[in-house]
This record gives sequence, C-alpha cells and structure tokens, in this order.
Amino acid sequence: MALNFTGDEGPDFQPLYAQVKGLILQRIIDGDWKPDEVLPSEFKLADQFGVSQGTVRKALNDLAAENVVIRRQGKGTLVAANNPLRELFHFIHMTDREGALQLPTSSEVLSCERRRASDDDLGRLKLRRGADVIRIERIRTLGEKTAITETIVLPARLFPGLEAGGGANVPHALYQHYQDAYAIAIHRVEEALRAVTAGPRDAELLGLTPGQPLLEIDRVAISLDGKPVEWRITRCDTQDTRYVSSLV
Amino acid sequence: MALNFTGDEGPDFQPLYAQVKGLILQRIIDGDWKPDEVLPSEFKLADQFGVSQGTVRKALNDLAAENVVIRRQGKGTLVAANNPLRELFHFIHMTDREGALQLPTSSEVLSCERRRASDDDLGRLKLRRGADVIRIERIRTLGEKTAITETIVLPARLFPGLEAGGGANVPHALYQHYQDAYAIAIHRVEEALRAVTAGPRDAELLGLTPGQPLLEIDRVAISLDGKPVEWRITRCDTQDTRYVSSLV
DNA sequence: GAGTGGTCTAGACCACAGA
DNA sequence: CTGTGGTCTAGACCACTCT
Repeated sequence: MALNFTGDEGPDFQPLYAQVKGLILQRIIDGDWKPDEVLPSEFKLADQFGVSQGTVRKALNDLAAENVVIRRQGKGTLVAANNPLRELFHFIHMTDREGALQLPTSSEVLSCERRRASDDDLGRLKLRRGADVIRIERIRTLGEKTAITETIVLPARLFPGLEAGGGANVPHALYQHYQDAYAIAIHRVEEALRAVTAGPRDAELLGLTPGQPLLEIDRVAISLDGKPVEWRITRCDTQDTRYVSSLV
Repeated sequence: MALNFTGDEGPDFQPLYAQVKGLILQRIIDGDWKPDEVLPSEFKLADQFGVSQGTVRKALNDLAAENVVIRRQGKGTLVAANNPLRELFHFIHMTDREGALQLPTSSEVLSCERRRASDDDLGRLKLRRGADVIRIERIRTLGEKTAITETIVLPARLFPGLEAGGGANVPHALYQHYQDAYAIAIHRVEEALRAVTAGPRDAELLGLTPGQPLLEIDRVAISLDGKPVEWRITRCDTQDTRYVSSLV
C-alpha cells in the first residue's frame, strides 16, 4: 500500500481519506469501475486500502459531492454516468421565460472535418503545436425553434474516426457519445459568456436579421482526469430563453 | 430540547444532525451569533443540544459547505460575513479577457426613490400588492471603463430610510451595507442571462452606439432565511469582459 | 499551555434494495 | 434474509491559533 501514515509526512502530505479518494478516482479513470457500475462496499474498500470504514466513507462522500459517484442506500456506490438526466442537472442552463429547463431536442450537423489546430484551439485545449482537431458545426433547436449555432472543437487524437462520413456518426447527445464510444467522461465545464451581434451566417441559420443580439457561450469541457477535451462555442438567440446560473 | 429522537418519527422526520443544523441556522438568522463572530465550540454546542460532538460536527460541516459558516482549525467556527473577499468569491462573475476576476471599482447613483411596486417587482420579490419598493439606478465601472448600468429594486419595508437624500447614503458595496446597516445577510443569488441591444439611454450612459449588444443579468438575491430581498438588472458591455460560470 | 477544529478509528443500530 | 449505505456515538491523537 502506497498510503502515507503518520510518521512519513513529506512536504506533500495528504490526509488518509484524501489519498484513498485519489486512489479510487484513479481506478475510475483507469476504467476499473465503469460508469453505472457498483463499487465494492465501504468495508471491502477499507480492507483493500488497509484503513477503517469511516475513512473510506469520507473519501466516497467527497467523491459524491463532486459528482464523481452516486451513493444509494441499500444499493451501493455507483460511478456517475453521463446520461440525459445527469446532463439535464449539471450541464444544461437554458430555460424558457418561466425558468423551466429547456433541453435541446435535436441537432443538425452542418460540417465535420479534421484539420490542423488553430492557435486558439491549441490554447483552449492545451494541445501541442501541430496537433489535429476535429471541428464540428451544427445547429440545435430549443423548444420549437432553431435557436442555437454551435462550433465544437475536439482533439483528434482522443476521438479517432469521429469525423468519418462528415458527421454522419455524430449523435445529438455528445457527452454520452464521448463516454460510450471513447470512454471519456466529461466531469465539469467552464463557461464564459458575452453578448455579441448576429453575423450574416448566424442570422441566416437562425432566421434572424443581422445585428440582433446573441448570447455567446464559450465552454471548455473537462474530463475526470482534469484535462480539457472539448471546446465549444454556442451562440444562442435569447428572445425566448434565458441562461440560468444559481450560485452561492 | 425539541429534537426528534428515534421513536417519535413523524412524516417530516429529519436526522439529528439536520435538526441541529436548522437550530444553529435559526440562531444565526435571529442574530444570536453575528457575522464574523465565533460560535461555541463543538463540545459546548453538543452539550447544549444534548447530542454527541460528532453530530454537531456534521451539522457545522454542512453549514460550512453552504457557506453559512467558516471553520478554522485552532480558531473556531465563524459566521460568514459579506465582506469584499466573500463578495469576490461568491458573487462576482465578471472577468477580463484573460479570465482574471474584475471587481467593479466605483459607482455613481443616478436616481434613488421610493415608489409603489410594479407587477414585476411584486413577482420577483414575492411582495403583497400595494407594497412599496426602493428603486435605485446607477452606473458602475469595470477596470477603467464605465461598462455597467444597474437597476436595483428593494422591498422598502426591509430597508427603511435607504432612499433618504436621493441615494446619498447608498455606498458602492451594497451587500455589505445590507448586512451592516440592516442586518440582512445575502446568502446566495439566482441569475438569468440574456443578450439584449443597448437602448438610447444605455448607449448614452456607457458611451456606446445604440444597437450594440449588452449582456443583461437578471439577479434575485436571497437572504439567509431564503427570502428574496433584492432584484437587480445589470446591463453590461462585454466587449472587454466576460461573465464566467464554472459548473459541475 | 489551553482550546479549537481535523483526522482516524471502532462499534452500534437503522432504512432501504433486492434476491 | 442479506448486504448496502445512513446515522449516531465515543474516544484517541494531531495541527493550528492565541495568550
């Protein structure tokens, strides 16, 4: 066991429960336990790691607070999966005027191709110069209306073959696809918002007149191991919708 | 002690630690312990409530996770105060292009008056028909530039005298003022964003040409006891700034 | 040195899910 | 019925803050 017990505390000392948490997280990242699978019980993990059940419990509760696992009494501790429900709770922020969550209902891929990463791509996705990316353009509907244009940039190395067929393989629910087809779990997203004016292309795609205001959402999606794996720019008509953000 | 122990579990049964948490929260709301004051130690609270120290600990840790209190080893458990630092961490979302937090540096009150609440005011602040509100209009600077117009609506009953002198008493840091002058602690905010076009008045105040896009932030601030106490509409020029939102 | 919260352990009983 | 996580308790030792 590689755990630090009291006595050999180095400069990067971590409490036992944090070490246990890290080990469990690593095994989830490695795919030892896959999404929707049940982890061993607290007592079994405690035996494996040579710590008390209470210490494992704290580690698991921390991971649950970070939405890495889901704990259910009587059932066990599951690895969180990027299913539509999770997406709704964690990654959807658009609502209608009354505040009810609006999940995009469909999408149409306009283009999908592999190309050399631009400087912006390199910066956002922390790639090395010369890396390739897959770039997808699509439009999405919110409610009844085509209200969203999206440009999605992915490291080509992580998503081999995704660009095949010009986007014929690209489903609507991308995060679920990343998980199921590439074993990449989106853990959290960082978003930066601004107001922009619709250019001629946006206006045409969304049926607006150029110059109308759009909400631009610049989102980087971060995987379980903390690396940026998707950069997405969403432009959204907010005449009938809102972006909600409830913060403490 | 009004605590439910095992046996008299009604339909609204709550675990002990949740009951203790509620009692502590209520005493903070009542002002028994004021912002920046130290609560009694875990053992003293455990004695007062007739539970074990571990149960109090869980209650306090929960309150700390909700930013109601701050726990410091060796020092004690403090009631969270709306100081500039807290404001920066919890309520500021504007950054510059590089992502560094931009806190508004100054403000100028344009108008401040008491009036009958509009229908929108009633809905947002959950007031009864006929209630009065205080309505403040001001502009704020971000970095070097006047980039923000704000309309703030407050229930007049909660903030007596705030409108005196047409806003001469209205300082820049409002949440701190609510806390210090009116004992009202802003606990969290709910925000809804959309993109709008600058009207003639916005354009004039911010030095823009009408029609330019602005980010509109519609924010309701919620006090510790869960009631809406401020409604604020912020319009912001996002040419040089971004609104950040980091969500799990 | 005295007092605080932070960590770790051990054991008890309960509520829930599923065979 | 068995096994799971949820709650509650009790006690030990450590790290930090302040006097």
